[in-house]
Amino acid sequence: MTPWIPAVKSGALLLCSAPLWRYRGAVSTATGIRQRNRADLTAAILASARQQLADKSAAELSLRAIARELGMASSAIYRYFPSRDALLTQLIIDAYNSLADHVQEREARVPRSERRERFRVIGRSVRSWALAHEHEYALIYGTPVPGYAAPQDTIGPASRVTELLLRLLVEAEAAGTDEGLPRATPAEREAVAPILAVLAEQGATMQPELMIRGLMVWTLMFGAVSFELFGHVHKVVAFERTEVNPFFDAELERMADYLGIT
Amino acid sequence: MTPWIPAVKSGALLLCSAPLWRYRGAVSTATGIRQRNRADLTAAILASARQQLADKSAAELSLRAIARELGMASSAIYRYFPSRDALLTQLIIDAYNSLADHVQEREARVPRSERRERFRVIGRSVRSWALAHEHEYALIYGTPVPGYAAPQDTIGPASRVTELLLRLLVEAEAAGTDEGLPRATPAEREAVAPILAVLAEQGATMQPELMIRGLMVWTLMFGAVSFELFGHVHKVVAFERTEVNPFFDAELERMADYLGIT
DNA sequence: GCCCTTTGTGAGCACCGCTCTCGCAACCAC
DNA sequence: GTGGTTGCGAGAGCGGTGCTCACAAAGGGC
Repeated sequence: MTPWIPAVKSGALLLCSAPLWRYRGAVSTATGIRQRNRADLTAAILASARQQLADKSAAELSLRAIARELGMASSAIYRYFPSRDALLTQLIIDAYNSLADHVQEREARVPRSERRERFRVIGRSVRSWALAHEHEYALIYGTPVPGYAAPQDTIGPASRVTELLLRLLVEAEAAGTDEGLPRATPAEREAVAPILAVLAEQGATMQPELMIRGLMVWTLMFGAVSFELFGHVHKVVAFERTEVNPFFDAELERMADYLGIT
Repeated sequence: MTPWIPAVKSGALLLCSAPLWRYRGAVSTATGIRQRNRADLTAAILASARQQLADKSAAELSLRAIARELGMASSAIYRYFPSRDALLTQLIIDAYNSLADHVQEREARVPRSERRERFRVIGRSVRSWALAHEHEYALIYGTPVPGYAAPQDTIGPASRVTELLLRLLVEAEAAGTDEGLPRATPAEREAVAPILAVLAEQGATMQPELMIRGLMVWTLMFGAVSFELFGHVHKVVAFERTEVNPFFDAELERMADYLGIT
């Protein structure tokens, strides 16, 4: 199970201050052996589920198959997760955290001052994680699970990568000598008001035009990965699903240019 | 059922020359009443399925529910579609065509010379269709259905909107006085070689840099719609899922600028 | 009218998520 | 230690799913 890395939490930029809640099954006051067994089995269930996701899609993930693999009755799973959706929710949270850990760890290795390289690394890390965890990526960036709205608990982990990008963008603006950005119209400034308000709460500011561009780049980054993974660029672009994708790299360079990241 | 509009087929730009195959159930030599009944029932099944998609997701779509609504045995459906996946495939093809019809019809109403408005209309039409057919959009631009690769038959209808964009881009380049585009690197030119080759087969050319930008805009356009529909911009941008989305419009303007569409 | 093809039926298989009861084991208070 | 409480696993069972198959009825060419 991927642990939450609190590094981000201490940063100045926090899009979401939701508690770092983890699902623990029914509320339990158990102690000692029982508590340990409970934690172990919960982890084992999640591990088995994640293993199933390696070659099956989320839709095919089966509680009964997990129970079979763990040698327990299917009904026993319900002592740990009240429903299949709850298990899926935890898998979603873990996937967001796994992605964020992966990206964060790689980005942290780049010197702070090399902002353009940090941007490249973020983009490539997102893509490489997605390729290595296809179904987990689909779980979080594909079609939302049937009738269920993403619980509050997912939005914290979900915004970790976004925060990384946002922080980089704030730094780039602060360091940038490029003041040539056009001014956004009043309607456009109003459209990005919510996110700018969140930023302001953290004591940061950004010119609306740059925020609009940042959101576009954020969207494009994940859109490009999704298009590649979901097969929409088949026969359009070379090097699909390869370790290095020159087209994706080409997109990253242009995104960095568009944001004025030097 | 949405008929295929042959207008695109006669155009110079055709990304895909796949036959306009439609699923017709088991191969049938029936004539007269039987043939008519067969066509009617096939259409009724698809209509019922599409109706189910109005408030259920593709994962929840049930053959038995369709059979119930049509007052027939569930096993009878298999006389028309060999499997649930086959039905889904036809729904995917129909969805692509429905989207393309919608976009194409609206774009056609704009004078040819007003290229920037044509671009805006294409983008807004994609978004409005997606909002009105949420689950059908998820069917084609969300997570691919479990273990199945999109059949050849889907890629023709799938590329219709892309062709619209591509044609617009070719026209814009031909009319453009803006020669300020930087030159793509050799690696980048190689990355977009496949799509440029397809273009060349149709007797058209485009500078690689513009093609790269075109693919980026294409990706961003659908990425933005997906992000909005799948709930990733919650609390980030105002006017989510409203008839008019000023932020999406802002993105469209910047995309048009980026492509040099005037 | 004959015969072959096409079509609908209903039973049935193997799976699914989920509920409920029941018995056992672990824990806590005394 | 003893007894009561709580947590937990097993198993049966419910209603649902996609899909198969043998069989009967209807359609259409000859």
